Amino acid sequence: MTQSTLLDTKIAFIKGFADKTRLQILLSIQDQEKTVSQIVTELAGNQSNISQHLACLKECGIVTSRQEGKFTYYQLRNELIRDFLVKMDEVFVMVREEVECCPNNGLETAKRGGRGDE
Amino acid sequence: MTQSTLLDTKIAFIKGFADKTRLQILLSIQDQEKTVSQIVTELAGNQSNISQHLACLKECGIVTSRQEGKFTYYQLRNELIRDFLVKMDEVFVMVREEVECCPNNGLETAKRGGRGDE
DNA sequence: AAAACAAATCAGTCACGAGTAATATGTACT
DNA sequence: AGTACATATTACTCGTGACTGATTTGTTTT
Repeated sequence: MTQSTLLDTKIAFIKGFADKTRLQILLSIQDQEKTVSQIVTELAGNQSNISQHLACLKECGIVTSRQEGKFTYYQLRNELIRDFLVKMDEVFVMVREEVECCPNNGLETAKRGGRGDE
Repeated sequence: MTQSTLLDTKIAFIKGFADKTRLQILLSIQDQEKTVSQIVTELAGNQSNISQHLACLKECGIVTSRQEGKFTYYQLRNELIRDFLVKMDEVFVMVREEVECCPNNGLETAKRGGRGDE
């Protein structure tokens, strides 16, 4: 199936969001475009490292860049990405609440000893 | 500072979706709960492997499970997760379209002069 | 009880991806 | 031209996570 390749691409896309440094970058540029050095300073990170992550985010289609003078500005690709980040946050928070609230529901069934229902 | 731990948890959550096997599992149980062996058969996968991925998905709070006799049924935790999967797909498809449509916008700025492949 | 099946866990291998330092490319300014 | 700065790229190390086979736990049935 050509589906397989499409799935791979989709995974690559999702993986773009699934790294701490990359997510920090995305949060950093969520509201306004920034230069690489701005991001590096803000995250107190390694220039090479940030640059590579930005390249990754660009490949994934999550961000775009434009050059102005000797600076390169990175920004979220579009509103969809911004919405998605928000949605991701919402889902995470609510799931987290639910998990914390009822730890026996689902989470603990796997562990030995503590049994839940039935 | 506690933010840091929260961010880690969030990353763990997102990583739940960022693996081919796990995403296939999620697609498989998107509409109805299934047993481990059903999923193993459907994905033509390894029982141990699938089982570990299911444990991972459960830890992330993405799925829940219930036991019935000697079977364990897995399902998406709630509608939020289902919505999120749909949203994820939408965003992916539209971003992909945009990238394919205007390859010069963003993606290729990094490359020198010529086109990449694909 | 033992056998049969479902699922989880353990122990090990292996590849990939994140991080770092050094270097290269590119752009502006004098 | 040459210098200074911004960013990209290379080469490398290292930990993590995905996969596999074997074993264990748990459930049902005879």
